[in-house]
Amino acid sequence: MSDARRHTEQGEERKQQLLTAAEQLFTERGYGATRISDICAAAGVAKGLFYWYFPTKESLFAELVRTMRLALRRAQAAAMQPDADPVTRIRQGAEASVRFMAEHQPYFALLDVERTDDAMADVLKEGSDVYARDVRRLVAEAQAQGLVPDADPSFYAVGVMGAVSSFSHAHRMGRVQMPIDELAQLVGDWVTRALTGRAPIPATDRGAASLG
Amino acid sequence: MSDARRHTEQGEERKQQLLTAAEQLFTERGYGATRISDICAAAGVAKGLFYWYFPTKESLFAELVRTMRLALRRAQAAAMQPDADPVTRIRQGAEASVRFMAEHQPYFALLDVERTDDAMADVLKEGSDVYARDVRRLVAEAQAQGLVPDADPSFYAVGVMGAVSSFSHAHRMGRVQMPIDELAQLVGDWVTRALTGRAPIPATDRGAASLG
Amino acid sequence: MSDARRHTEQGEERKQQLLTAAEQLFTERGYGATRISDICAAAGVAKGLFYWYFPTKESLFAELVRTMRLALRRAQAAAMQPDADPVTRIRQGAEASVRFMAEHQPYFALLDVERTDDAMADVLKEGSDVYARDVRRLVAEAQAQGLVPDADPSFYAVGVMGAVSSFSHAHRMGRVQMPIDELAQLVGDWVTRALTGRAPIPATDRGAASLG
Amino acid sequence: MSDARRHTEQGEERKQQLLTAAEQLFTERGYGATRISDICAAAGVAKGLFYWYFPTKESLFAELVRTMRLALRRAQAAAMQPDADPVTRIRQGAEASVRFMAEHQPYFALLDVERTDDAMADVLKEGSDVYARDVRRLVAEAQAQGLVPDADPSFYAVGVMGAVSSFSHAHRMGRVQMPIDELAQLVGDWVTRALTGRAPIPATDRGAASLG
DNA sequence: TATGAATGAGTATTCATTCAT
DNA sequence: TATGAATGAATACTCATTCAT
Repeated sequence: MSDARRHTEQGEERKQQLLTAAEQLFTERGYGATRISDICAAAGVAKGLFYWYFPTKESLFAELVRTMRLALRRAQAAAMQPDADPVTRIRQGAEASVRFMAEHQPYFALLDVERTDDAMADVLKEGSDVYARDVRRLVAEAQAQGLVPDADPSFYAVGVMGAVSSFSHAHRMGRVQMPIDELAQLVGDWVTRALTGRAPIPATDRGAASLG
Repeated sequence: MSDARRHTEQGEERKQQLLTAAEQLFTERGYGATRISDICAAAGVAKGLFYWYFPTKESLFAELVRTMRLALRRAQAAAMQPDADPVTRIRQGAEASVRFMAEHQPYFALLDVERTDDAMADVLKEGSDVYARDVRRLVAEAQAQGLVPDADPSFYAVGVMGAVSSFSHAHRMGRVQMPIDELAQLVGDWVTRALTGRAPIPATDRGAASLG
Repeated sequence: MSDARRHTEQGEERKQQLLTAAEQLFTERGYGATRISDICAAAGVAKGLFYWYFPTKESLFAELVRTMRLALRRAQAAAMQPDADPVTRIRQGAEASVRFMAEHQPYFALLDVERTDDAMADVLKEGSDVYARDVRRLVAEAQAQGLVPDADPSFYAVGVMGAVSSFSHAHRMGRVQMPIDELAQLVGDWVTRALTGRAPIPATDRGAASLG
Repeated sequence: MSDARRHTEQGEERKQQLLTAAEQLFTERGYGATRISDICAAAGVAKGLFYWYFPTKESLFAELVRTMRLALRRAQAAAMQPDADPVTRIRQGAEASVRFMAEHQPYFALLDVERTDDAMADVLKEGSDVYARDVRRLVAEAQAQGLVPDADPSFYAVGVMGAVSSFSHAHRMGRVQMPIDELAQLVGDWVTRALTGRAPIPATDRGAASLG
């Protein structure tokens, strides 16, 4: 970011305060219904200061989204064991995603934003592509090994990601209520079955096996 | 609806013109970005007339949503054979939903609306409940027959509905590209496998069996 | 103007009210210092109505300027006798301009606006060109008759127009104080001498001559 | 100026940097459209520093204007030969002004500023008065000698100064294009003719005569 | 029914200026 | 001197909704 302002330590702190306040308010009231003045009031600073740290309201939103996405990618990457079979890796990624989304509910609630704005839509789209590509690649690998039916790998990638976000969203909304560990495992099972048509190996065994 | 205004024949036509124009514009630009004056301009009437037919902008939106939902329910109901086993019925409902959503893409694109607005959220939620209840009931039935793993039926209902909408959305966005019949069948397979952990019976056999 | 709104008679009246109020306020406080809300308040209408009649603040200004310019052109054209010699015609145009500007001081005070804005600058420039061309042509004609020294006609055109606006501006500002008739004649004399290097024929004689 | 801050050598340098940057930007974008932060950025200093050197934005502008005006006065004074006749002296002053303005175009472009602001108007007016007084005095002298028609000397002073600035402005804008020497002489001729109604003595002869 | 006019609350953004360090 | 941070007043423009005719 060549045009990013350099901030002092104190400045970075203020910026964080604004981001935190914004996240909170966006979550509670939604993006559109949150005024910049609200954010500043919540952060305890004057309205003008907002523009010292962010050029526009949208840019703050984008920063929030990018931060979160990066963390999600890290969580997914950390969960996927390099030497596991592709279906297992997909499962691991899916479970990690569900866990991450649950832990960061407020962040993800953010994304239920009207996609009208082109700039906004771009921000929201840009990041999912990396994960989508990974999943597609793993699906193809699994198909080569006869683990997943032959069909457009994109289809299965959409299925996996759609499942993760549907379940997470439902959990967030209270439509399914259960401990997060249970949810993650159920989603993992769901995805595995949907991909392979076979009941997955029970989690305990899996754990033992993959560590052995 | 007792409070619904009675309109002359010409009036109903005007109303339809407004609905059609709105559907088009909402789809193209989103709900928030479509002004009432745009709708009226597109329909070729003066702005004031809008309020003769709809009390608010939201109410027009609600009417659009309800109309569509009713039709979807009908399509689902028509597709689910009363005497089929519960998993098959779920599958039939899912396939019908995918088909319906594909045929009425614009309607469904509408639903990608900021969910923040409470009134809006209500409109959007109210309708999915009927189908959700049905699916939940069918899941429970299937679980009783040992076809689906034991877990909160709500979880599976969410899974089914999430799959339908994820795939439909991806199809709408061009992220999966295939003939609608193929898509519907793949989704049916996906849902069946996810629920039962078993590869579904090939479509041709199914067709023969269920008709026989 | 294809995109011009059609207004009812009452609408046109309102528009005029806004224009009048704006002219008044622009004159008193300047363009930049006049808020749209001031204009509306002065016209006794709600702020939003402004935008029913004008797309922007600038556009109202442009309309004001164009109106005035058209009138000035008419005054100039009416004053220049077709069969008079070129220098006389220039003089007649200059005198008419001075008179017109004096009568419409408020209008012309408007033009002392910061030229920063490109759009604004265009509006201000576009109109003077017609008159400039006319004057240039008359100068060339006069040069052909040996009445004006040989040099770039543009130079003399600038001189004439500059004189008119300098004297008018000074008069407006109170730096020269005299009856408008006297001012107009003095300017006419000034311009004539500057062009020809000859003392002009006294006004009374001129009148008689040109009519005879 | 008793209230002028004393600056170190480095301080004076900084101040000059700011003045130079401001002059440049004012010329390019106009006074209103130039932000203090722009000036500081162009000068490569932090925004806060501006106020170490200037109490307000306006004061910087005033300083710029005064500097220029002083130099102009000097140029005019140097050009006007004490023993020449009044019309010649006016002519000499006018020619010197044209030359000076051409050499310092950016400075003078500055003056096309919205005159609305009272404080600004004062700054702009205050200085022209000295020259105006001088010209007025010379005109009166010339009238006493029968060289210039009898009329309010202020009128002729306005005429002279208006001519200088109109031609300079037109030259700046590219509306008259010629070498500066030629322009200066033409303006001198124009003014002389306008004042006296007589073709001026050719320049070469004049030069010889006045020096003799 | 239908129109054009009218309303007015609501909000992102700018920028000169001040301040703490 | 010099910096980055902080302030807050000021304002054009939008748009759902209402109204007179």
